Amino acid sequence: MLDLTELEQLTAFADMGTLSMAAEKLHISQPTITRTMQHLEEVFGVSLFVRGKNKITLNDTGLKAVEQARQLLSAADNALRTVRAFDKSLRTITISSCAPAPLWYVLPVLSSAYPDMTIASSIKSMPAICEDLDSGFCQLAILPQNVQYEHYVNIPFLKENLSVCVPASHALSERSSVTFSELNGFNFLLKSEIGFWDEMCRLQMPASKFLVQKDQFEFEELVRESSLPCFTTNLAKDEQNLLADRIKIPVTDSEANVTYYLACHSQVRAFDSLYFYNTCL
Amino acid sequence: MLDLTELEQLTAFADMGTLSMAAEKLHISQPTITRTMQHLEEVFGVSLFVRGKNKITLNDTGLKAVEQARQLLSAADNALRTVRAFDKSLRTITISSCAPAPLWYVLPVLSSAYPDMTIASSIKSMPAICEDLDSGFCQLAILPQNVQYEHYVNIPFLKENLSVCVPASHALSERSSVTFSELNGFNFLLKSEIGFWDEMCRLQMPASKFLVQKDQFEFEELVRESSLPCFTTNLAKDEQNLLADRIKIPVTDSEANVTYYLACHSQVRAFDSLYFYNTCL
DNA sequence: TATTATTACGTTAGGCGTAAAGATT
DNA sequence: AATCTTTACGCCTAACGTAATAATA
Repeated sequence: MLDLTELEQLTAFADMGTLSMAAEKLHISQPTITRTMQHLEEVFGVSLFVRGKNKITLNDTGLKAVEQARQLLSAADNALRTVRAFDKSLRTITISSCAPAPLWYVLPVLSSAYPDMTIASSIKSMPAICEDLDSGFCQLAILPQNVQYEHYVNIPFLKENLSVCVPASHALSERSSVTFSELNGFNFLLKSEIGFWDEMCRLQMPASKFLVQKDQFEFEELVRESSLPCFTTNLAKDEQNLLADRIKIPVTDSEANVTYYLACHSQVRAFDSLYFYNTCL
Repeated sequence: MLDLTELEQLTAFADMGTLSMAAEKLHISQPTITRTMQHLEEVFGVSLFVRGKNKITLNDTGLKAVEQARQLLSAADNALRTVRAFDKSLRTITISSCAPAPLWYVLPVLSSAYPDMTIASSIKSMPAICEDLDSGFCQLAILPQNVQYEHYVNIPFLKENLSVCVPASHALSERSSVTFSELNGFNFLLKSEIGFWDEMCRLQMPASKFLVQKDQFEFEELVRESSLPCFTTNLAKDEQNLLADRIKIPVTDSEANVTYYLACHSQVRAFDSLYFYNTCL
């Protein structure tokens, strides 16, 4: 039977060129390598080297053996990582969401319901989320529409309604509601990492420019110190009362009033979805 | 680092269901298996079993590990066989021929030129021979026509001329030559394992039937005791003087007078081809 | 009672490193 | 002289089997 540590010594020799350097690389003695190479020839049952008086080289068969050894070592490494990843996946609930707001509700519920599980969440584009569901990378997905997938449970969850926030001095400040087409052309302050909202804004208001702020503090400072309109939703928590001085005007387009859906593998975590449905609402 | 013998014990356990039976299967003691399973969990860094007081079972991760172990073990086995096969291929000259006659000339020359090499020859269909050349399965091919392959040396070798052998009483016995179309409709005795000749006869004489004899003795007996026509060529050696009583009439079709070509990888064994060219002719 | 897993324990084989030898540049 | 491979030698670990333990069906 092949021994992977022996194969590792073989590839080290192939990499280094001499037994001594291979030994040094692997922090073992030269005689050990010599013995291992002899033993490998026994195991393979073929000659792998051409031996000079104080020089040893791989022959053609040896090169073939090195090639096989490399493949086998990488396969072994893969096997190890595969099993570890699988084990971790059993102790991890992974959630892919199209937007941050639903996570604010889902994550606390999940982590208290599964205190010994790792909860991993990330915000992704919708195609990526669908792929995560398909591949099984995530067990739970949050989508802004009812994507009818076979074999997936898909139930409505939260509703999020977009409003634009303008200073009192703004042209639209007297309006009780607006549409995207009326907003199109204005420039807006936008936070980064808002999921599908970013893409939707660019789609619905192609004539507008969006000043995306990655840093929360800088974003808030700009909201305070500029008259540029920004957005909020019914789910946003404005603890700083940042938007106290601004007028909030609901956007009436259907695209601005989304219903989030929880999607998950049928059966497996369907009860979770129902649980959220009851707990969060 | 994973140890393949440990993985083998793991799969044995998965196959057998209990550690004791796995130990029995592998001819080792139960404590060894117990220790190995514990060690495997250390190496993988994950739990692989659910343990009762006197019962142990694979958990989900364990099943995954078994799956990986099986793949790895078979990969290791493949690696071993690949290297051995490669080594053997270095000590073997493999020849694929479309007909037996050229081999009678090539094989003795080859084995005396390479006394320490194994000479392996087989008679195959032409597509199979071309595939053997492409895949490198054979180093030397003998084809009945000049197949122009890139990167292959291809030189003319022997000529073989077909004659039909009929008893003196036969309708054609006075002819000095015949064509396939004249022979078409007669039934013939044929030896098996004559390579492309078999297929060619059926192609050129579709109205004929061929009584193919696998056994040499039975074939000879039928030639002697029947008046059915058979075939011979200029290369055939009739040591028994089997055909002494028969009239040999050359077949004039170009398909019945073939030139064999030696094909091989350019450079590698081109000199062999030239050697045959000079030695055999 | 028979079977199974695990722990304890003693033995031994084999693997490793040090040292030395032989050989090449 | 320096480098490299291989052999010789001695130590010591670590792997194995036997025996014992505990628990189950």
